[in-house]
Amino acid sequence: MIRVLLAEDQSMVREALATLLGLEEDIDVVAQVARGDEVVAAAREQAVDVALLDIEMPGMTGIDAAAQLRRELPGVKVVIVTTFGRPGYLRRAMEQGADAFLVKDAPAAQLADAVRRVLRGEKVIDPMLAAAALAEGADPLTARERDVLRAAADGAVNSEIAKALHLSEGTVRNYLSTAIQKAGARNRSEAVRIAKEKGWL
Amino acid sequence: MIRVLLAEDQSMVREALATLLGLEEDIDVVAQVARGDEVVAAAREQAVDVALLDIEMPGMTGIDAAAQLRRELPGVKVVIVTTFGRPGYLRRAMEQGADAFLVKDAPAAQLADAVRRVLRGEKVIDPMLAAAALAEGADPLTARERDVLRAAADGAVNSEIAKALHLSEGTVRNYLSTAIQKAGARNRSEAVRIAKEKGWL
DNA sequence: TTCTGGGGATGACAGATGTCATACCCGGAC
DNA sequence: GTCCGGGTATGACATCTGTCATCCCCAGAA
Repeated sequence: MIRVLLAEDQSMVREALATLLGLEEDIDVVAQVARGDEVVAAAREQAVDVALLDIEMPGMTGIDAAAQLRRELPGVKVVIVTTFGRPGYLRRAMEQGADAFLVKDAPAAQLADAVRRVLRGEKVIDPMLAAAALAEGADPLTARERDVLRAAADGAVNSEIAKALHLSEGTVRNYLSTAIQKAGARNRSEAVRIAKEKGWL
Repeated sequence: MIRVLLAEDQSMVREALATLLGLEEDIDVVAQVARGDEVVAAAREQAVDVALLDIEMPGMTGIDAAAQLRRELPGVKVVIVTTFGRPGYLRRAMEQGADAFLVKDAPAAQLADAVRRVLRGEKVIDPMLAAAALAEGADPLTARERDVLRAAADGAVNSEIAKALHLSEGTVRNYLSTAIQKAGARNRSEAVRIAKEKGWL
């Protein structure tokens, strides 16, 4: 039996997916968690073979959880299952050592299929998404530009961003300006929207 | 057997929920659609008893689909199942004649339970959410303020909003200013974030 | 060693944004 | 018949934002 961990914050979705996987002859869902920061402990305790991780979760993102798993339990295969097929997410997930990347738009049958394939050592990626990620090129933002843009996304005003990041207000303006240009936007709001769409934040 | 329609755009989630419901002795999922604008036709064709509708769907929102169902097939019970427990969503859903409102955070068992209860004529609403909706009061935005804020959410600049809505630029500034104040925000970005959180957009 | 790129900062400037007062038109409530 | 709120508009004003030039420091690459 393949021992699977399922990390997803929406109970209804998590339990439904667990039921679906549980119907497979060779799969056993031995752990369910609702937070990213509970993944590693549960995976260790239950000696899981494969971890299915959502990206957007409280506590820690699925991508960070994947990185942590890679470090602490390198034998565990990682399948990212996410709502948003953003190229930036895919790129970061694969860099952190994920073995598969599925979007929830895909047919449910792909889930069990991906579990079996990663155990055989395969990488499973939607070809369309892989192409999009390659076509788009890497995230052009520097770490600080990303920090500033993320802070601006909440609607903070320049002086607040400056205080939060221990920068001068002028420096905040400079970073925002370059971020806006790199995103091809006309102001901060649009830059935030574009960056979110591409998975840069 | 209770005949159920399931409308949800993410295949994986939709099929998983359908499987879950299908395991119930008295429930039969006779129709699945991925778009809001296919709900009424499918409901009519399959003579469904209960429609489970996600809110965010391509084609038409689940709330609009609920209103359409109410008009054209008044016998069909409506259960809204959504990711976001935003008070504004709940309020609008109930105004459009929904019989139940569930968030995907809730345990999966509540889904089948809600289906049976709405058929007995009950309304099913999470008590916490109902309290939040009542405590918060109604959406304070006027129709035009909402239009302008929605346009601003995409990152459009004042002159573009003005052109898109056939207004003068000064008027756009006026509406945005009142919307910002009503939201208790300090600028348009924050106003957009708050309005989205509360389900005003 | 020199060059380059990132992090950080300042000052200046133009243009965008947010606020306020004021005004007109309309339809519905009283 | 008057009052009120929503929709629309203008002008004036203070700030905030976005851009640019220019500077310093530091680490790694060539």
